[in-house]
Amino acid sequence: MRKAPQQARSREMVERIVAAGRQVLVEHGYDAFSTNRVAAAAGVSPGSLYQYFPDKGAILDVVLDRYWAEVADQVAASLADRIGETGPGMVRATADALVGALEADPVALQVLAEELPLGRNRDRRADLERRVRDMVAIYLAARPDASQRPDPAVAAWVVVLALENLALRWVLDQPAAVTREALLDEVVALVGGYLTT
Amino acid sequence: MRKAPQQARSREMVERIVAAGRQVLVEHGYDAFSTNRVAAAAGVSPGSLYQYFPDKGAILDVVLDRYWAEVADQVAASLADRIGETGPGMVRATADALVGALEADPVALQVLAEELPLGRNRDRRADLERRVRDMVAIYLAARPDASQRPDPAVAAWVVVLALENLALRWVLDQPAAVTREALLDEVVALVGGYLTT
DNA sequence: GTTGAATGCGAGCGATGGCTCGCGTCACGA
DNA sequence: TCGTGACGCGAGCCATCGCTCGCATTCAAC
Repeated sequence: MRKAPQQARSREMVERIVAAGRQVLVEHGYDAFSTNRVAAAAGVSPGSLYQYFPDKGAILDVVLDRYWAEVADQVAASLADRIGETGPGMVRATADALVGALEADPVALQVLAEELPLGRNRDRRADLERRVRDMVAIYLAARPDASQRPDPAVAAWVVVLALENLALRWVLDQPAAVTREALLDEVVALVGGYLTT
Repeated sequence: MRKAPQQARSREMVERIVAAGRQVLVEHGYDAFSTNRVAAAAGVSPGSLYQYFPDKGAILDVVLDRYWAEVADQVAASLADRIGETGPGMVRATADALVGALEADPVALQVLAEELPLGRNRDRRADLERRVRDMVAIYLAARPDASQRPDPAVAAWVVVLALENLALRWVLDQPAAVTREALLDEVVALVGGYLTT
């Protein structure tokens, strides 16, 4: 951010710009995401926009940060709520939370995940993964099962990636052959089968 | 393609353009992928380029088609080679083939998969998935295990997506905690555990 | 050799869009 | 009330880039 907004009206403007950025993205796609368009949608002049954002990418960054933070928060909250719970229940709840978070605004997901270069989401998805993985690793390391096969760190990596991508692709592709409940069942079976092998 | 090249020299030119397209992409990234740059890299004038390609996207399409077809062919070949084989061996071989194909040109993968909008790869990855999924579904439907739990169609979807994304992310991220062998082991455990639950 | 089609060239058009700059307006402390 | 700095404006600069068009060159059939 080029300059910190000090007065209330400028803080509001920054908010309006970020909101407009997301709106343009969702309603008109990434191609329409030009600084002039975002400024217009925010009811602000291009010049004003550049008083607080160094460049176009900075606006996109804020939009993406907020989106993925929202998703990660929902999943982390669901996970934190069930610290003591049994394995399958936790897996199902986590998958449910993730799918729910992604379903909240499918159009936003479609634009952010499919029209944007994947690299733009990389760090933010990595954060989401790390947050979940850390909690999973703790759970795995603490399980009574002394065999510790597979290695907790590796297992957490596998489980989180599989879960994330299954949820993501299910929401994006809505495959007719797989209902929401079936997805959750299969994720539980997949993770459960893996960890008890 | 706007016009079919008839003489040998024009066919060579089309080849040079496609090769230059991939080269520019790999060496300078998607941002540098302009028609003028590709034409220059191919030693061809922009005007010539447009005699055979309707627009910039068409060049990219050919590059992507070839890349993913190559990957899909390698995986499909590996799968076809082991029609009769036992489950775990087939899973391991398939994962190995996919990882190998993706590892062949990691920089290309990085650019094509991370700098390009995901949507550009969508159909081609869907093809790869479908080809593998169909073979997996056949195998699953034929297994003696009468329970048929999980549903073969759903199971194939789950297995193929999990496998694909694990392989993709492993090649792209090269996580220090997971060696290549560990990846293959875990994939086998994941799929095996899932199908015998 | 001649001729017509296929090929190839490259300067540059037209549009887009990120970003700036000079000027007017508003908020707020004194 | 007044002055100063924060704020906001928007016309437009400027670089980029996709793409075209008129012309030169090469090929192949006769």
